[in-house]
Amino acid sequence: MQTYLPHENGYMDHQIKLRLQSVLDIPLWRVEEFLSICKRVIHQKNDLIDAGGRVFDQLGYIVDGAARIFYLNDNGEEMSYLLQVNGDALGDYQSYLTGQPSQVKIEFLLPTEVLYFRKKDIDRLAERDVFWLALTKRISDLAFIYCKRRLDELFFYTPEQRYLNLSSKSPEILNKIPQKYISTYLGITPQSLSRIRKRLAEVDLLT
Amino acid sequence: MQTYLPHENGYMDHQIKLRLQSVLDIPLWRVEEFLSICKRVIHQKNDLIDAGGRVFDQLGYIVDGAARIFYLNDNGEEMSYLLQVNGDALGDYQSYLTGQPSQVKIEFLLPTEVLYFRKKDIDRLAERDVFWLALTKRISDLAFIYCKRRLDELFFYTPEQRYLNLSSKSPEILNKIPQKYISTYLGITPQSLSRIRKRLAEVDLLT
DNA sequence: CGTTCAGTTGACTAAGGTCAATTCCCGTGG
DNA sequence: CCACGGGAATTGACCTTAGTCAACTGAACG
Repeated sequence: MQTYLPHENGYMDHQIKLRLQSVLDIPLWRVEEFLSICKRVIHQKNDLIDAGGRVFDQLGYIVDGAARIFYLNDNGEEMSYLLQVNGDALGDYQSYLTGQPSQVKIEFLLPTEVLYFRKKDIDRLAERDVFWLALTKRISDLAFIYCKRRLDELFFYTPEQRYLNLSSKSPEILNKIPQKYISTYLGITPQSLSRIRKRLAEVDLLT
Repeated sequence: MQTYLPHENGYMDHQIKLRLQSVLDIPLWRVEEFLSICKRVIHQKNDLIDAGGRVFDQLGYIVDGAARIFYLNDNGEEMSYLLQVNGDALGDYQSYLTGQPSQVKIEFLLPTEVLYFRKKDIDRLAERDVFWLALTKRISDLAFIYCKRRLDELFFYTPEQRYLNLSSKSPEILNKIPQKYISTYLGITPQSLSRIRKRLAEVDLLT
């Protein structure tokens, strides 16, 4: 259940262009050029994208909404790898880069508007104009930094501290996304998250 | 205690050039150009590099040897973030990219030969020739993929499984690097690693 | 030989996992 | 408007595993 909106249809308001300008750090006329390779999609709540072993050859940008990117572990359980909200990316950048098959699944947790572009399209732009090559490098830079931040979180902090960090840095995620998904994102079970919240609430009472 | 070797001194043998050609995936004459911005350093065992809050504006490539990249956690304990051996990279790519201060420390665990290049030098190359811009993108791609692999390891596997994965995928690390560093790399204490090894040995006996 | 430090082991604690029961919340249909 | 159903969240009881602190072993080196 998806609604496709051509980018030229007048719904693409100035706000979005300004946000892309800021996110990508490029001039407005370059944003127009970028949008020419983008497809705008409205996903309904509970929509599911399942890469199912195919190459994930496009990237998405969440204009508005929320989604979780998850995998099934060896035990068949869903592991929420990423919880993405407004301004975040969608996709499997490893598969995108390497052309290897992806097992990723994406579930939309709210009605969500996404801008997608395909690797081949931006690569074609990059071949013709260094500007776009530089942008693809910037995308890789951002992907690395985002990944490293998540790695640091898992490496240096306990589950409890990770929950506190998430609370303070991403209240939007706590508001939009059910606890059962937040728990596996933090690397724990829903029960453990519930107990951590209880512990923290008790400590709160004492202060 | 470091020994600096100019790259033109004849010690830079053909082997290294061939390896760089393969690692960077560039033609041999480009390797020559690349080497013109590289500095070759021999670190002694136990040498320490401490970024100490300065920007880490260079990247290293380990020709031969071993090093660990570590941080001090909030508790003042050393956390081995990366264990690097032949063919691996050295540095703090986040600091390199963003220009933000780095708290990273690097300890050499063996006499280690490293090729370094500075960000400003490769950026200058990249400004003049798209070829080198594409290479800097490739470096970011590789940094991302490397980071994601480590993240997956921490996210999906238990400490015991992580140890088994390391054993099978990187026996070189097990051979070169003391257990006390391997343990914090795996996200556990030296005692726990010792017990995991004991458990595994007992299981081995039964089979 | 001692010294030193890595590695191991023991005893105990803390925290998350597991399985099952219960409660809470919310939307739907009677 | 209320009762019911179903999934989310919580809680309880118990287990497993890692952390902690301290003691001990063993190998390397002078």
